[in-house]
Amino acid sequence: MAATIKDVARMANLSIATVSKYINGGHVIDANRVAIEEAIRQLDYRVNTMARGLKTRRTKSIGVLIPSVRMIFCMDMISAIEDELSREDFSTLICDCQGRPEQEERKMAFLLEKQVDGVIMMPSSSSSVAARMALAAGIPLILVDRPLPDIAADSVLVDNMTLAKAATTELLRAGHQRIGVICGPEDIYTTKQRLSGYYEAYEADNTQVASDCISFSDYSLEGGYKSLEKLMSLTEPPTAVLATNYETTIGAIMAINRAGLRIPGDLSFVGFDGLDMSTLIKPELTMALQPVQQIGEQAAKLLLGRLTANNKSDSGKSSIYGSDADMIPKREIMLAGKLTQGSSIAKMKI
Amino acid sequence: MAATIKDVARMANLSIATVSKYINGGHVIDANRVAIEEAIRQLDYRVNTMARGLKTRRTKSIGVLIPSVRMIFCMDMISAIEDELSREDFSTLICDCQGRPEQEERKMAFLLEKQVDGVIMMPSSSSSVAARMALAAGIPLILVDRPLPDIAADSVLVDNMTLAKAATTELLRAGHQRIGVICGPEDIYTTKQRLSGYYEAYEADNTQVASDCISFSDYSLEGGYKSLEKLMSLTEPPTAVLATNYETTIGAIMAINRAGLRIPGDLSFVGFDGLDMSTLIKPELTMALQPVQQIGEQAAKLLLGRLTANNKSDSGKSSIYGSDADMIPKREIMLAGKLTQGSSIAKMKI
DNA sequence: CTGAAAGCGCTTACAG
DNA sequence: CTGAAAGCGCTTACAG
Repeated sequence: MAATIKDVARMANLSIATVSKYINGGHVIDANRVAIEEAIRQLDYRVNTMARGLKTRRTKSIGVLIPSVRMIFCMDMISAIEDELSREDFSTLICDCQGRPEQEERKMAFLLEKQVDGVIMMPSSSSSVAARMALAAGIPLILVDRPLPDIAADSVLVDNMTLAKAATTELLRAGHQRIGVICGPEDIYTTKQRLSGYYEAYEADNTQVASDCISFSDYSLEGGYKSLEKLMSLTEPPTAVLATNYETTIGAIMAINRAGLRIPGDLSFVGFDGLDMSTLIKPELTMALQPVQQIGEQAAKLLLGRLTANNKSDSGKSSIYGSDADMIPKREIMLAGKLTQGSSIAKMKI
Repeated sequence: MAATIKDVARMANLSIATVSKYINGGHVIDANRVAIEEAIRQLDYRVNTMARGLKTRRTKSIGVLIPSVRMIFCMDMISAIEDELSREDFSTLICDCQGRPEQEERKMAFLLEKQVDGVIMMPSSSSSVAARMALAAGIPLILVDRPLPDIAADSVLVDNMTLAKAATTELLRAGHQRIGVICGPEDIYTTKQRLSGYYEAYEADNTQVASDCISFSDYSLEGGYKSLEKLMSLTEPPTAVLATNYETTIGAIMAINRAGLRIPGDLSFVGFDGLDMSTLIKPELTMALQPVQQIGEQAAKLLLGRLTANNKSDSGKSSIYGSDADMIPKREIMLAGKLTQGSSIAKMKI
């Protein structure tokens, strides 16, 4: 049988109120502190999180809802979120939709059932039903990677447009005109943003976009492989290719190698999100990097901030407008990516 | 303010005991059932998991402790575990050691602090300290992928030896004598097992192992790439290569393509755990597949089984030998892998 | 089948 | 700084 605060109080010859105060960071006189600490040690006492939660109305757990666990981007982000949250003693419940967007509502329902204190969500589609569920439950919601129409929630996004534009511009400057781009699914936010960047670069350069060089994929390794093959089988293949996520970058490189093409001799190439590949691929790739770690960190911090705000408002008088937290304007954090300088881009003779 | 069981009882004109009984699957007369259901619907009532947990002494959450979130094997397994557990309304707390085995104890402490009902653990090293912590806390522990010395816990393992032996035998039968093998870290269980299988195949074939063809890696994409390069730069390179996990398989293929080698013309190849690559790589690879999904499923089921056993013993009289669950003999589930038939192995003329 | 009551292990005003 | 007491929202014998 695990020890309770009662046992500790008895052993320390104090009331449970005093022990509780100590546990929660309050001041007790030194002699008592020592006695409590000793009792806790001897009894191997741990706070019962459920009893505490019943009083505080907090589970100290947060839900993370993502499209799939099989995307490096998601996992790296989650790792950062978990790290940040566990520092504040929050646990992380991860739910993935296993690539099936229609699972999203079911998974959100599960998280709400589990009474998480907040949710960090990377939307699986443009449906905002799941997001609304969180909002209706009255808990803070943070959107990452993709915003949602009509959902007023804090969000952490990457400036994909500028990042893709920079990558494309780099290629255009080297004299490439037909630049293949391996995109994600056509209707997804990041795809649109990255493609916009691609277009903008062309426009700024006063060059005509070769629309047959735009290839959509499912953001998978396989998808990248196939897109690359398709691009290179055009009657007039591109002289450069830009992949737009980690998996398609790997897939494209596999296909490039497979086809016996050399980078940058036969084909210039810009990858995406594959920092760990830099030591591996020769020559070193020029790559567009998202600050994945930072995304997770910021999302966790935003959420923690909302929870603190909620706490404060609870102990104060409640406003007729809802909790104070609701009154903090929604924040949209837009993070900048960066382009590494590799040597995978060949200058074209014009 | 969320509705409580009291509100439901009031609205349904019943006692909370009756409502509680209904909620927990007990029988109530039809008219009352209808009234309760209606009240629950109208109030959007949800059971407060903490109040319930305080009584039942169960959090209905389980911890999963893995070495790193950046291994496809881990993620696929977790996805299966989560799926299985959520069916029984258990939530899954995932902790990864971020590749640093020394984090394992800290993460286990976190899970225990959160009072998970059980832990599924894939050991990060041969240290059994973390495992002992779970045992000391009196909760069921399931080991997956790797056993631990002196830890009597249920485990779910794959028969790696037989699987690697089958793969190597296939290569030997095709007439290959110098078979490169890309292993994981030298001191890890799966590495040892897979390497044993490799040796056994040679022994059964009465062939001398070419020990310079054995290359250890860190099981990463980069590691696979480098191992392949190293093997092919031997004065007498292998004529066939066997990779022993997903990441090294991808890395090796990248290096093979990069070197302009053809499979199986220039090099025969057997991959590991990359079912999703089969449609991608041409020719189709011969691959050694672990039943990843099944591993997760079995682990979850074993754990659920232990929890049920614990439940029963709690309501009965407790044995002087501890709970009944302790008396169920430890189970070791050994799953078989399988070898796919691809066309990535060339027959050697002898 | 139903209900009154105790109690799970905490936190939190409120006195002192 | 410390303690007595109420109460968070449930479940669970125990009567009826």
